[in-house]
Amino acid sequence: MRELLYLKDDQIKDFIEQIFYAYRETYSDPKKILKKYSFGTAHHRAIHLIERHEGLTVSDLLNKLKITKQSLNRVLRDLIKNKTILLKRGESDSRQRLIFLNEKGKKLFEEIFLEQKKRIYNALKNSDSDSVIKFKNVLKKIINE
Amino acid sequence: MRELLYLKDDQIKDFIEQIFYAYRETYSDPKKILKKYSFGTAHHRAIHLIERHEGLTVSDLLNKLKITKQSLNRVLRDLIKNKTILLKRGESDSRQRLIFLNEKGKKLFEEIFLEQKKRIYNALKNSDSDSVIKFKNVLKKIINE
DNA sequence: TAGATATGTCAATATAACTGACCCAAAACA
DNA sequence: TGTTTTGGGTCAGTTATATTGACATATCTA
Repeated sequence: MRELLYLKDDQIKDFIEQIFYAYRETYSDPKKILKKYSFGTAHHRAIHLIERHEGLTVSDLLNKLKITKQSLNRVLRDLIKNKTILLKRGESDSRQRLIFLNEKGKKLFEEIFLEQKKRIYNALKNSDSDSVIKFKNVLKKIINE
Repeated sequence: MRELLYLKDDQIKDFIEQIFYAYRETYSDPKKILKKYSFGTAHHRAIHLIERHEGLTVSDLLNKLKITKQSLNRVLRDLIKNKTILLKRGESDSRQRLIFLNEKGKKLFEEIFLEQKKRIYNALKNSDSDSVIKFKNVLKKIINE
């Protein structure tokens, strides 16, 4: 069987390059806003995941970020000091800390998201729904290898 | 007009999360290989772009990476010292330095790419060609905002 | 020839990650 | 019940990658 065109190395190399650009641009957009709060992209990623998965545990967050707990701890300390997030003891397991955005954190998230949203929104707006579905499916396959 | 489902905020937030995972995983895969050569992801990105755009100038590379020339210089110095790349003076403009992979660099690139390719290859293999085309188009729109 | 451009470099600093060694409290297990 | 494991926190030191700002040099262009 002939090698399929879309499995050619050049196509794959292009995707590797494009995924880099897509990530970089998507996470660059809100940097000015973050700087106002003396936060960086590390804080942004944590805030984003907490908003998407309210009440997740520290170890849930570690598994999503795939960084060490020492690294995460710096970020969480900053976010707690700034009153962006709060931790609650787990009910069934009181060793756990469940992480939530508080009011200030929700507002900050909205401010960041408004800025970051534009790029994705415009890209999807100019695509049909079938493209968006297929984009999502391929992206998912890349993540789950 | 009703807001289209695929333009809903939750969908956009999901994409922002997934783009992060896709980037991180794609660039994590070859880290063990890079470490053998005492290189990191910064070197990897440079090598990748040089392979894709042989003979590009330092300023071309800066524009693609969007880092400062001081940052890039550390990386290029390492790559030159290691004999992974070589610089040639520009013919029409001898101020320019055109960047090429030499034999060692090409072999290193292949070793890195072989590792990194798997993830993308498997994702595309399990997708039909229409999905791949549409994935590419949406990705391009995200990059070009 | 004067100014702009392409590149290189020194020095200091910031950000985000790492390794390794511990600690405590609570849960799970034997 | 006592022991081990788990979830979380912390100290200290280091590494990787980026930044800002100031200059230096050679070459191109008007």
